[in-house]
Amino acid sequence: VYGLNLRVVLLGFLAQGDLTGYELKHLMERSVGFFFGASYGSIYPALKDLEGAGLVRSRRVVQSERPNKKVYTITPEGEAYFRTALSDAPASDTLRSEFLMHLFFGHHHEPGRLLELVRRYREEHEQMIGRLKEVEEEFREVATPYQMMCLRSGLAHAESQVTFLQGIEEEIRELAREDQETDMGA
Amino acid sequence: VYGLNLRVVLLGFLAQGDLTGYELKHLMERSVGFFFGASYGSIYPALKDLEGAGLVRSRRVVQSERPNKKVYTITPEGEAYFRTALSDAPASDTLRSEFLMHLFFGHHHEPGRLLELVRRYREEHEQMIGRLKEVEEEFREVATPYQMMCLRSGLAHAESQVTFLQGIEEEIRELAREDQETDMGA
DNA sequence: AGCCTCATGTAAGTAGTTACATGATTCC
DNA sequence: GGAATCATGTAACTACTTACATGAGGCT
Repeated sequence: VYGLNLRVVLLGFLAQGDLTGYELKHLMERSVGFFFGASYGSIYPALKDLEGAGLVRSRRVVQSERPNKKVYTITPEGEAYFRTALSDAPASDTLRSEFLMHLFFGHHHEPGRLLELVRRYREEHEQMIGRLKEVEEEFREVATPYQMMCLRSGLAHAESQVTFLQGIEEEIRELAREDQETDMGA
Repeated sequence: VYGLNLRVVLLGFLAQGDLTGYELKHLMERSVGFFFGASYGSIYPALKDLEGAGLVRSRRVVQSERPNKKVYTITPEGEAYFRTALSDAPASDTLRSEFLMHLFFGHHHEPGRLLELVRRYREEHEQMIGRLKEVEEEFREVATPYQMMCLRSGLAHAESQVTFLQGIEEEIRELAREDQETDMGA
């Protein structure tokens, strides 16, 4: 069993063309960042591992107006490994949401504070919609149809969450009103 | 800065009543499992840490027809710590989806294989809808309105994904048909 | 003068997971 | 007889993240 880890993902990107670690980070952030995060602290060691295993090769490119860079190329062994890794079934999604945990413990928050958290979370999703639409434009001509589907998946999620969050904002305001009436009646 | 980690979440559950590690695992799985996972291997050590820090106390309960158990109770210090931790802003959500990565690299898959992956992923979401509706029934009378909102968030997500996935299943079938025509023309 | 982008890397720390280890009782 | 549920815990491992370390060139 291989599993679809960061090394495999890097191979996948390198299968489309040569890239540096820095470019891989930027490309991943814009394209798959919302469902597969990676920092420099994981990308550079992963590339080193791949080179050690003979799945990629690197060459140093000297630049005069910018720092020198290290361009990675996938090897035939790397391509074979990538295809093998893709034949494994994907593991289940994992989501981690501290926001939902805050909502879950909502009765421990003051209504105003909770409402503020919901508003911020909704705004994050609205910004995500904006970013994904930008990226959609940016990649429209170069991306595969499958890559555009991934973007639309993120868009569908963000849009459904914005609608949901608008609903609960109203609901929380009503709960707060009820609480106040109860307090006055007591 | 404290952050909303597993220890804080366990304190939150214990704030509603005494529980064992085993019960906490089961309760978390059913209620917050889809956005905050936890295994025994993380829960038992976390409870030990909390007891060491004086935020919970435990007592051993001897049972005749079942293995003995260790029931945890939150202390006043634990309650104070929980409130402090909740006053921190939640960190951003993180999603990890190997499925979307497979979709992203869809052109490396055979159409039939990809379609099979999408179908399975859609079925997972359909099953999730079923489970969440069950849990909704189970907790309707005992949960807070905020806890029900979390369930509905999961439901909204799963339902929007099912709709999205039905759309792309059709799209992938069309792409496969086009590919075949191109092959025949060549 | 100071921040942003480009560019690569390491070290220490975080926060888990999976597999192992044990064992009684109940249900089929 | 065998699987599932109840029940607790540890050890080894995975896979990151954040902060650190360095440094040139361009933009305002």
